[in-house]
Amino acid sequence: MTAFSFTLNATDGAARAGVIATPHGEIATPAFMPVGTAGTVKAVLPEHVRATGADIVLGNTYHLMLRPGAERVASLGGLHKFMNWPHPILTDSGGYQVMSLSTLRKLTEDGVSFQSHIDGSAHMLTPERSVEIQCLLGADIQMQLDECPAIPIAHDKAAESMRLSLRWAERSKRAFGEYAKPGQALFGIVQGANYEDLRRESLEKLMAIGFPGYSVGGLAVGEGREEMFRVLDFTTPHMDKAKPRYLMGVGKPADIVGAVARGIDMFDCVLPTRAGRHGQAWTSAGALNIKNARFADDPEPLDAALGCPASRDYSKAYLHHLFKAGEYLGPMLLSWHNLAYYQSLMAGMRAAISGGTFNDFVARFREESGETVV
RNA sequence: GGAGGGGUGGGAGAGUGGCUAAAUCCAGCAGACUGUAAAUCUGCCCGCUUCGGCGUACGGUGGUUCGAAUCCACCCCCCUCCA
Repeated sequence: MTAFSFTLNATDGAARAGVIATPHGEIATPAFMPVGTAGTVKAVLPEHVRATGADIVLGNTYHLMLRPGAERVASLGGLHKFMNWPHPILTDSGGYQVMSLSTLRKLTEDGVSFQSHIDGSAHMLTPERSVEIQCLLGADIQMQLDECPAIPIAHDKAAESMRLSLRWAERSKRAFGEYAKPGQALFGIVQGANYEDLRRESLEKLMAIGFPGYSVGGLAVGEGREEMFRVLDFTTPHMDKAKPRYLMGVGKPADIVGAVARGIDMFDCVLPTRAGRHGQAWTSAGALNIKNARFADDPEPLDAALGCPASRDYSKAYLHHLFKAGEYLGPMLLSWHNLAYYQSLMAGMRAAISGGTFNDFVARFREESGETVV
């Protein structure tokens, strides 16, 4: 069984390139991890996800515990086998659902009680139960249960929330020691909203507890790109250089490029798949909405240079038609394409960091995409 | 020829005196989506507009009324049944 490890191979400014080893394989960083909440990267076959260059996908504790149930997945051989993804899997703890399902949950020191959004049944998620579920699923990388408050939030509320997440971090680590199999890893999550003192306190105490990787949570929750980068600017320089740094839930291509420039190694985001299902595609020439009337007669593919079948073998006119006709294939192809674009972006950054040309990469990205990278 | 029913905004289809530039759905045109309650949601959708309004509008014409898509008369067109 391969032990969890992180090897830093190259740096260029604050940007880093490396490799994470897990029991189910290696992850080249900076990495983008497609989100497969309910045991599927929505509308994309696992082999296609893999072919885009993804080394790892996400699963979700809250969603999988409700349906089909963690014990059931375990008895069927674990999540890797269940979803036909033999490569690394990272699971979120359910912490995000503390925010996104805030109308359906109650927060206490012990944990979070949810009313299921599916059938209304009552469920309790404690730091211990969340880790137990993630171990039952067999996740290679697991997340502590945390509270992910939206920004803006008052300083005292943010401090209180962050300290609750810290106490949960300790309990999560203790439970992980009880349930985990060799090679699995549990990450701590830095909170503190957009307050420098709180982010520093959160980080120092997490590092004192000691984790094999650290996440930056509670960003991309309403604060805007500039503010998010400002928080990273006073957070990442103090993070353990020997450990992977994971910016949770981010983001748009320009967010990711800017965060890599600030020393982040791992990302996940629903955008390439969700927006893909809704008609938005990212290409090297920027973002577009395939539903727009201007594509009705466009014979060009989305981005032939990517080499992904979805990006190369179908005209924008055809994709436009599929969306206007409400055909399933439209969302499938656009999700697939977006994942390919994201992975191409990550591969480009890894190569640039290794070659010492990351600044040139950023300049080219800015010019081609028309995006602002602060 | 006789009897009955009906003509509303791109389509379907509510509305039967003022609360109606006219419900709702579809189509159309845009936008949003960031550790997924999302194949979802939002806005626009007669013309002009300084976004407060102004103009025109419910088959046609005329009328009743303070006021008509709504009531009356005639005309045009469509559907069903009977001869």
